[in-house]
Amino acid sequence: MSVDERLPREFFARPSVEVAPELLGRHLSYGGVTLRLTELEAYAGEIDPGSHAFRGMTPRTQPMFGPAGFTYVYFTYGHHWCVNLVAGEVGTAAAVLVRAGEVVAGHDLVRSRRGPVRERDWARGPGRLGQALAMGREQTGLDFCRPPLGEPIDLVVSAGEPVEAADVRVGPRVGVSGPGGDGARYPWRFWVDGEPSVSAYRPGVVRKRR
DNA sequence: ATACCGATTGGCT
DNA sequence: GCCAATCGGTATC
Repeated sequence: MSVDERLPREFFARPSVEVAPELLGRHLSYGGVTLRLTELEAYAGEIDPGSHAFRGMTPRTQPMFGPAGFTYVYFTYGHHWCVNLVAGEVGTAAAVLVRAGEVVAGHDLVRSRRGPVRERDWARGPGRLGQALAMGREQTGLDFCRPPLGEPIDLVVSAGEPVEAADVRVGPRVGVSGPGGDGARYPWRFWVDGEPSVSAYRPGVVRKRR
């Protein structure tokens, strides 16, 4: 497989927990910017209290139940757009949250969007990453597995350089606890050891079941 | 119709 | 380390 070959839909049509770690080191390109992915988190449906889809399908979470290979972009805390890559089979809620990356192309674009912050902070955290890529509401439902259309706005996830297993780190997801704190028990956060672009860990807040 | 909350970030102590 | 900002989604009445 050549380095820039697009990952096929079959790659994503598996449980998000399998897909997420294998995305480390891969390239995500959109609108003239390319990131080397350094941090991802897996989210699932019914069994995962930390998932938006835990309580079933809603208009917002519908993409998570759909076919793999499409984006699910959500808005949070009144400010931030976070990018997910939908995984799994149709009818199952599964997605991979893209939490951080290293900019490998499109430096000028990202610099203009992120302002005077250190380069390692350009896409360090899901909100910053969304800003670096200029992705928002309009970018939900993009098909990143279809044949390339040749448009510069096309979203591509390509092979890049998969990370050695010894360099993959695993731990609890950031800011997630879910009802009773159960969301934190899943070690579904994956990152590249020693990468400065990986976001800081913050524990989730325990919530009561409603 | 209304109230509550968040898969975060940046600024201040 | 702590906390306000800010608003769409979701649940509840």
